[in-house]
Amino acid sequence: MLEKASHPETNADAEPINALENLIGYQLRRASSKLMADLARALDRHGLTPSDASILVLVRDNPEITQSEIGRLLGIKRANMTPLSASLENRGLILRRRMDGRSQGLILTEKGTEICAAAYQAIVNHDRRYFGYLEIEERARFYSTINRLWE
Amino acid sequence: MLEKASHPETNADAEPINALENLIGYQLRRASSKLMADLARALDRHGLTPSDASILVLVRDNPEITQSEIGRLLGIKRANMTPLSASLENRGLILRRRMDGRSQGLILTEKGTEICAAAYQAIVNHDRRYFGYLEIEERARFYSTINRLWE
DNA sequence: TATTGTTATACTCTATAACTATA
DNA sequence: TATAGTTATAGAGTATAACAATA
Repeated sequence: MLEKASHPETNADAEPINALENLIGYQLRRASSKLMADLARALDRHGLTPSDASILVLVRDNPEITQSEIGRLLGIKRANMTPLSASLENRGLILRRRMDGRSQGLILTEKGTEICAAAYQAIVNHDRRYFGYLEIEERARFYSTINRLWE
Repeated sequence: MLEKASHPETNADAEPINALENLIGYQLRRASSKLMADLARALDRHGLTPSDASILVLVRDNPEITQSEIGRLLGIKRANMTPLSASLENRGLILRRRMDGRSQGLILTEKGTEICAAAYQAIVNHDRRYFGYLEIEERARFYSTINRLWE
């Protein structure tokens, strides 16, 4: 009988069986949460959460974009966008510019532009660190398999 | 000028630019959250969360496994396992069996065995629905690319 | 009527610290 | 000393409902 020293007094297997490990969806989820934790750590060095950074990049590329539009693109509810943009504004990273009576367009401040550049670089580095080793062809295949999940 | 009708009065692009979409990590995260939401919906029909179902499957295949061990396998902290197993016990799906003074092994009740079977089937169906169309070779390649993220 | 932004609120997940009892 | 289980607690993230102002 092969048994690990950890629980020799029980009849538990040396290595527990995890039937879910054979499922792609399960592996995908675990991979995603590992990646997210690592990205969060990298962005934390710039004082940002992944949400913060995603918002900054969207504002950078789409000046005067509204909160609602950002929420729609990132899957964040309007109600939850309010404290996020307030926090970015309080830290001097974005400005709110009145567009019409009900909308306000967001733009990056100078400081926001700097931090966004650093954060974007961190995100790209992170992606390269995990997927940069892939051959172009394999990378394209992987990307397309993921994208087909929306069809 | 091609512009969508949504914001014709601003200089916003018809389709906002999202630089993150080019990154594999970003796509992976979005895919994972879509999959999780869908799986949660499927399991909710059996009165289970994804965590509930994962625990049941682990208990099914590893009778008398401890809470701590389950937590280690699923990435759930010991402190957060307590209410999860209590809830499963209160619903009559698992039993706690004293192993030694400090450990208690978990086993499925008859009801737990039934619900676990249904839940496992739902999980497998879910995986098949999203990834079943993949050729065996493509499936293996995708699986291996995900798994290499831990090296 | 529909949309933007806001407030209040609640629920889930996750994280840490501290405690007990046992090994 | 290390481990199993527990409690309390705090912080994200996410969800809904309701409201005012505006389109």
